[in-house]
Amino acid sequence: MSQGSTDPQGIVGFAAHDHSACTRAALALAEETCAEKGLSFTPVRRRTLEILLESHVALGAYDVLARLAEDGFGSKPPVAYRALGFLMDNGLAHRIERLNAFVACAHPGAAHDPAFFICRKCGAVAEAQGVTPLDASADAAGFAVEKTTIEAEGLCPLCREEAA
Amino acid sequence: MSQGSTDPQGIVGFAAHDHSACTRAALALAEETCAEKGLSFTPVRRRTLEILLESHVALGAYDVLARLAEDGFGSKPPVAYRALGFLMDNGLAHRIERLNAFVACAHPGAAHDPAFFICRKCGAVAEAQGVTPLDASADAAGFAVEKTTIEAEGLCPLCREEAA
DNA sequence: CGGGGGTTGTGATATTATAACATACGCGTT
DNA sequence: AACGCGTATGTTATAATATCACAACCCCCG
Ligand SMILES: [Zn+2]
Ligand SMILES: [Zn+2]
Ligand SMILES: [Zn+2]
Ligand SMILES: [Zn+2]
Repeated sequence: MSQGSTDPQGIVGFAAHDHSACTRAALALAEETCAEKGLSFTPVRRRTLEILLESHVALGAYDVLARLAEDGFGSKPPVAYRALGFLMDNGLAHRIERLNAFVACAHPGAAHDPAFFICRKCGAVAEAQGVTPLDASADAAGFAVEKTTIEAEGLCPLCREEAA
Repeated sequence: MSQGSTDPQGIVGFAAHDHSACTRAALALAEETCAEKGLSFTPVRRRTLEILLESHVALGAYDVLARLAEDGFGSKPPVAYRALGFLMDNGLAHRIERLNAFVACAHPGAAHDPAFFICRKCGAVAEAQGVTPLDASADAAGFAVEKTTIEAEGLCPLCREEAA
């Protein structure tokens, strides 16, 4: 629960930031993580992550696939789904259920139980950490939580301003 | 385990209960709600709700469709999707995003911001109310939440026992 | 050299969802 | 009764999302 008021690195995605640094850091960390775990961070996988990292917007599997195909990789669905699966299995990307779409993880490496804020206007997706609010309810029900999906749709700060 | 805790109107779905009463009540309430709001609770719509109410398990749109077709209603996807859409629009059913499936609402009428517990073994889905944990994070980020999707997957009390 | 595991590629197919249009029905007006 | 109108239902067709099954490849190791 390190969710302070000022979110030092709490919620990424809406705030203005040096995105090329953000991207480079994520790729470096992915590289490192895979090396440590003995996973092969192959060209398709790397390129897939790069594509997701281009913006903090969720992409459909077929969008990713089209981009991969442009770059000379295979053009059939399993190519994209496998790469995305690899990234998700290893905490480098997440699936946004409401959108049937995928985003790069904004807190790779960190322990994960992500929650997402999705702007319905501009499509930006921000990832928050450490929101695990179900425990009380779950305990009361005798339910053993294994995975959570927590997604909020609404308006991001910028789109909110525009609307006003 | 606090399994026996009697959850007055907390979590419905896992606890043993008089399900035929549960079903009748839900149908009666739906009837009433529609009457009040001037909505037509037509045969397909009613039958769709009945089908969802048969168990506290989420059904795919095509499962529902097959059941409707058996009963003499149309057999093409829009028939099911429209009925399900009506029920969702009017707070009588919910979509479970993780499963691309639908359940009858367990707290119809009540103000709604539902959270779901989904048993990965038996498929039971329980609906909890009033879990709105994102507000703090959202405010900090300047995000205006409009809708939330909160779903937890795990083991329900019964399947948990079996596993032990 | 000869496997064997992991990775990539492809064709085929399954599953989920919507668009577009036609028909039917209830209902108030003429 | 006849008409116009809105809502609901039904059908055809197609879109969007996802997985299966199998072949080819590549790299490392024995
Ligand atoms: Zn960035
Ligand atoms: Zn993450
Ligand atoms: Zn926005
Ligand atoms: Zn019940």
